Order: sequence, then structure tokens, then C-alpha cells
Amino acid sequence: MNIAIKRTRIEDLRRTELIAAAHRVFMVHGLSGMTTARICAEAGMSPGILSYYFKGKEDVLFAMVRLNNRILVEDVVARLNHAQTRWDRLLAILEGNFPVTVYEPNVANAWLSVVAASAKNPRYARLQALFYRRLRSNLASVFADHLPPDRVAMITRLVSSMIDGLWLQKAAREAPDRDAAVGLIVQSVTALLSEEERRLLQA
Amino acid sequence: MNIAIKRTRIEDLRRTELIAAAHRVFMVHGLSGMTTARICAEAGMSPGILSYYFKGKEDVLFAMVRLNNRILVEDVVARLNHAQTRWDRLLAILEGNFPVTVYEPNVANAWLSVVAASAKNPRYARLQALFYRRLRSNLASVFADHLPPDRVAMITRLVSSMIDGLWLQKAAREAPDRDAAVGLIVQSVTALLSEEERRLLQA
Amino acid sequence: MNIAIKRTRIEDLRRTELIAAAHRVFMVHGLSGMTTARICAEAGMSPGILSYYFKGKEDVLFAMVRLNNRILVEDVVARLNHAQTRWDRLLAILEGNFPVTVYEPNVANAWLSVVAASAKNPRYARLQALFYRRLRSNLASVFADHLPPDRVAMITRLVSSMIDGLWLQKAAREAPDRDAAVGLIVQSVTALLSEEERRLLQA
Amino acid sequence: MNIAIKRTRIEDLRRTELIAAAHRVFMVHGLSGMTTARICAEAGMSPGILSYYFKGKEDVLFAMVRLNNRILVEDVVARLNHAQTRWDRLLAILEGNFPVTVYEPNVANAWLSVVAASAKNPRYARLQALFYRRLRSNLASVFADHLPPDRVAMITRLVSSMIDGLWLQKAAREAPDRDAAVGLIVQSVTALLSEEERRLLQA
DNA sequence: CATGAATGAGAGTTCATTCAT
DNA sequence: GATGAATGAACTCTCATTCAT
Repeated sequence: MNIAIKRTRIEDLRRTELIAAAHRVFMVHGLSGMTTARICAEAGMSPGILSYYFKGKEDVLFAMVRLNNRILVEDVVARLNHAQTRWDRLLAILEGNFPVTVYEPNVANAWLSVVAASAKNPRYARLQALFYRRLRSNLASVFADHLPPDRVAMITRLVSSMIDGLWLQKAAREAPDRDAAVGLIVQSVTALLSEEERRLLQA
Repeated sequence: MNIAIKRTRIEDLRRTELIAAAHRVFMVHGLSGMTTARICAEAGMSPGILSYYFKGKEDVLFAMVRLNNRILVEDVVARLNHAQTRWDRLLAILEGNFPVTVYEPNVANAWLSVVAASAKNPRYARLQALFYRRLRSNLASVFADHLPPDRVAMITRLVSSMIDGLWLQKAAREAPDRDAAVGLIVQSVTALLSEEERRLLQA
Repeated sequence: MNIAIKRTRIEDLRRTELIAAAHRVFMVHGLSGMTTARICAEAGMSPGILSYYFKGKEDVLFAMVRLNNRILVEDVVARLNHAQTRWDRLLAILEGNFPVTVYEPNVANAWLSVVAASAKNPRYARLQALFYRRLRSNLASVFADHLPPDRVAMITRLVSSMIDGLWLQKAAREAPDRDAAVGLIVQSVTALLSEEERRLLQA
Repeated sequence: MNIAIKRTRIEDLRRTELIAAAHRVFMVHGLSGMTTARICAEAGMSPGILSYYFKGKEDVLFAMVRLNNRILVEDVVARLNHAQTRWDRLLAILEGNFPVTVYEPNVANAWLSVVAASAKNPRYARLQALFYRRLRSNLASVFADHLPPDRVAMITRLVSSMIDGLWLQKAAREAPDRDAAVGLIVQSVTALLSEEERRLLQA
């Protein structure tokens, strides 16, 4: 039993190691430069190992994307748990979607490739759909109690498209830095609210 | 001399035809499916011709992107020329950035790949920079006379990032249709203006 | 001493189980689909075990072929023991060479692969030679007492080549079913005998 | 036009060259040793050439099999055209199916692999079916006018299965030489006919 | 004795590019 | 100028085998 657990853990470790290696290669060489050979070399393993832990290259990529999504989601959840007011929740969501060390052209660039490459793949489509649904429901939870549904929907759309747009512009080296990005969205949302609505959210 | 000119013209035509063929292949097969063989076949030419008219595949891609940018810009310019009020100018810009037949998941997807693949390349960076500068100056020209500079800057950022965000979401099959997209942006801008400002823009 | 014997017996069991597993894999996936990984999985053992019990994959295959030959031979022997007349002996041989549940395209196909793959290997050549010698001597024992040697030889050749030919055609999905196959050979042999000879064999 | 023809011919030549190279590799190394790299090396070309002339390895193999079938069939046709009596036709068919220089263990072996490997592939199945149909109709044409249908069918089956069986035994190094093989079949057929029938066929 | 993680050679295929004609 | 045959490097994936535990 102990051995089994140990072994499973070792397997999991190696899997994680490979995913991490894939991620490093991905960040440096981009999606097109992320070859199986490079991943294995980066992990310090032989080329054949990939098919031992994964079905194939595509499987590694998917695991990598899923892991990153999970980390991002968990980060947002943690931030939301610490938020006091509804307004703090909005800030938590925004800050979670622009992670400090990660909101950077090369990263944005890499992730754009993934979205582009995987949009037709139903497996990723589900992942994406889930991600957007979560984002929208999080945003909705900020406004739902104090605003009519159509305004909630509109603000939600606005915020989510601005998040994506700023990431895309980051990849194109045309986006402001992280604080300015968050600030821009906050400012936009603020401008859409009446003074009273703002006060209610901040309470 | 005449012959030389003629030749040049024929050569220009063939170059253009190759770029057009590349564009057609790109739209159908995406960036990853855009092979030199397919481009030449689509153009009805032999594979060897590419190295005569271009330095390589990358060169064809660049020419294609530049041409496409040009067409999009010219379309916006034409729309702007027909615009009566400042408000019409805003609509012209938005509609020009969501071309009816082109605002479609596969296309968005393909263009995302290009942005992702070329972001590190200074050649493309210049192209992108020019594109964004033009978009911003166009947007600024709508508001500059009636709003203080910081509000102009803010609205400009908001609009441009929403445009990009909606394209990105389109690729992820998470964006509304074209009219709703334009409507969303218009609605957002409207909400940011006072009634008086709106009236001034529509005059 | 006892332990050693026990161990040896257990080892023999596992060896046999591996061979049986190999045979099952072989029947389902064919020779080309018979990978060491699949064999061990089928046997419920780990991949490394193969090199303990066998020199390599080739060795497993050989053991499998030998075992199969043995089973087939023993089956024929058992049938021969129950045969009353010489004619019954002929039927026993034919029926033994077209096992009911096994005379089937995929199986024929798989065995063809083995013959093809191993024909150059002297180890298999000896196995094959033994097999054919036994078949011929069995057939000869049917006719030897009542027919001159050259006719015995001819009939033997005819029968053995028809058996092989029908198996080959089975693989090519061009052979009749089992009863028709046996019937065809019986019919051919019958036609080669005079009425008196037939009566003698059936006595 | 001329150029087109010339080019097509060159292409055909290269294709044929590759098929011939494949055949040589196949004869020497067997089906499993027939790698694309070896084929191209044997043809004195680079590895990439294969995909220029063929869809893939499987396509080369199929072309090779088809070409060989064609050659064999044409040889039989030529022999049949020279045959005077029906009996001569029978000999022509048999001799055509045991080509002098080719009825040899390694060749038999190689062909066995192909039959085994391709039996599940409908493309080859059609080829095989055609081959057998032709063989049977050729054999039937020898006997059809002088024998009742059921005896024609039986003799046809007997001859075709003996041909296949002798080839299989050749691969197992257990078959007689070519003349003995043909002789054995002739002898068998002869024994199945009455003296009068034989006379009619030889007329 | 048995495990299963790890290896590494080798397979088929794709494709941008070159170059003699 | 244009052709298209030819190249060769690079890619992903498979699998028999090895070996520390």
C-alpha cells in the first residue's frame, strides 16, 4: 500500500515535472517551438518518456493548459475569500486575471498561440467555456444584488472583453502595465455606475 | 525600357496574386495549414516560384499581413469620409473593425495565430504599432474637441481593448455576433458620456 | 530442495502463462500487434518480467509456436487413437488440421505472418520440418499398406498442399468453410482411388 | 504538350524506379525490413522523395503488389494465347503461376507476408479477389465445355488450392521444385479425369 | 523474483527550400 | 522567368529492452 502510494506519487511527480518542463519550453520557444524532444531534454529525460506519461504531445499541452487554468482559478478563489466588500471582490477578480509576474508580452503571446491553436478542439473548447462561465458568474456575483440583469450582463461583457483585449494587446506590446490595466477597467466600471450604486458596492 | 516596365508590372501582378492566394489558403486552413505548396497550388503556380518573388515563406506572410492591414485601414478611411457627425465617425471606426463577412471564429482564430507568431518579430511589431496608433488617433479625433485629454485617452483605451477582446473571444467561440459587439461598445461609450456631451458628438 | 522445486514449478507456471497470454494477444491483434507490453499486460505482469523468462520477444514467439504445434499434434494423435478404419484415420488427420473454432480468416492471417516471418530462421525451420514430416507420415500410414509407394507419395503431397492452400486462401478470405474444405480434400482423394482401394481403406 | 508528356514520362520513370527499388528491398529484407529509408537509399534518392511520388509507404507497397500481379497476369495471358489445345491451356496457367526464376523460398516468403499483412485491407482484398476470380475463370475455361459444372468447380478448387499450398510450402522450404510442383498438379488433374475426357481436352 | 520507470534507436511523414532545365 | 523534381532536416510516436529497487 505504502509502496503503491509512493509509486503513484513518483509517477505524479514525473508527470508534473514533464508538464513543468513543457511549460518552460513553451514560455521560451513559444508553441511552435515546443517540440517533444525539447520538452524531454528540458526535463532531463529521454524522448521516449513522453509516451509513458502521456498519450502524446497534444496530451502534454492539454495537461499544461489545464494546470495553468486551475492555478489561475484557485488564485482568484483565494483572493475572493479575502474580499470584504463587493467592490473588493471586483478588484480580486481583476487582479487575479492580471497576475503580477505573468502579465508580460511573451507570456501573453504564448497563451494567444494556445487559444488560437486549440479553438477548434472540443477538449479545449470545454476548458475555455468553463473558464468564461466562471469569470462571468464571478463578475455577476459582484453586481447581481444591486443592478438590473441587463446592466449586469452588459458590465460583465465589458469587463471580460477588456480583460481579453488587454492580454491581446500585451502580446502585441501595445498594452499598459498591470496596474494601469486594472485601473482602466475599474475606472470604466466606476463610470458606468451612479454614485449611489458605487456606495452600495463598497459597503 | 517599356519591356522592363511591362515585366515589372507582370511581376507585380504575380506577386499580388501569390499574396492573394496565400490569403485564401490562410483563411481556409489557418496559419498552420498555410504551406508554401498550398499557396503556390492555389495561385496556379509551381512551388519554386515562391523563392523568386519572396525571400521565403515568412516574407509572404508578412506581405499578406501588411496588405490586409492596408485594406482594413482604407476601408475605415472610406467609411470616415462618409461620416457626417462625430458620432457617425465612431460608428464607422467600429464597423470597420468588425467587417461583416470576416468577424467569424475561424478567421479570428487565424489572425490570433499571426499576432502570436509574429509578436516577437520587429518587422511585425512596427506594423502593429502603426495600426494601433492609427486606431487611437482615429478614435481621438472623435472626442478630442469636446472632452479633456485624459478622458479621451481613457475612452480610446477602452474601445480599442474591447475591440481586441471581442476578437479574441470570437476565436474562442465566446463572443456575440457583429452587431451585438458593435452595440456593446457603443453602449459602453454612451454610458461614459454626459447627455450634453452625447448631443455635441451627434451634432 | 523442495523450495527449489516449488520455485521451478511456479516459474514454469508463469512461463506458461506468459506464452498463453502471448497467444491470446496474437490471436486478437495479429503478429504485428503482438507487442511485449501487451503480452505482459494480458498476463497481468510487469513488462520487465519478459526478460527474466525469455531471451526476448522472439523467444516468446518461438515458444508460442512450438506449444501450438504440440497442441495440434496431440489433438491429431488423440483423434487417430479413436479412429477405427484407415479411412477414419484420414478424416481424423484432416479434421485435426482444420480445427473448428480456429479455421477463421484472422487466425489464418496471423499464422501466415508467423510462417513468413520465421521461415529464414533455422530454429523455426526445424519446427516446420518436424511438423511436415509428422503430417506426411500420418498420411502415409493411411495408405502405405494398400498402395504402391509412388501413389502414396503423390496423394500425401496432394493432401498436404491442399491443407496449406486452403489455409492461405482462408487468410485471403477466399476459402470455403471448414466442412467444405475437408469435404473437398476427401472428395479429391476418393477420386484418386479405385473402388476396390476405397473399400479396403474403409474396412 | 510534348514537354508535358516528357515530364509525365520522367515522373512515371521515377515512380517505377521507386517501385522497383521497393521490390528489391522487399525481396532482400522482407516486408518488415522494407523501410522507407531503405527504399529511397536503394533508389539512390533522398527520404523525402517518397511523399512526392506516393501518398506514403503503404501506397508504394500497394503499387508494388499491383505491378507484380499485373506482370503475372500478363504472363499467363501471353502463355494462353500460344496454347493450342485445352490441355496446353492448363499447362500455361500452371506454368504461369509458378514462374521459373521466382518460385523460390525467399520470394514465396515475402509474398506470404504481403498476403498476411494486407488481408484486412479492402484495397488489397479487391486485388486478391480479382486475382482469384481470374484464376478460376481461366481454369474453368479449360474444362467448362466437356465436364459438368460441379466437377469443373471441384477441379478448379483443387488446382487453385494446390497452387497456393505449394507456394506456402515453398516459403517453409518444404515444397518440391517447380517442375515437380506443376507435375504434381497435372498428375492430380489427370487422375480425376476419365481417359475419354483426357483425350477430348488434348484435342 | 518482480516491478515499472526509463532508455534510445528507428520508424513514417511533412515541408521550406534549392536548382538544373 | 518559370518549372517541378529533389533535398534533407525536423518532427512525433512506437517499442523491445534494461536495470535500480
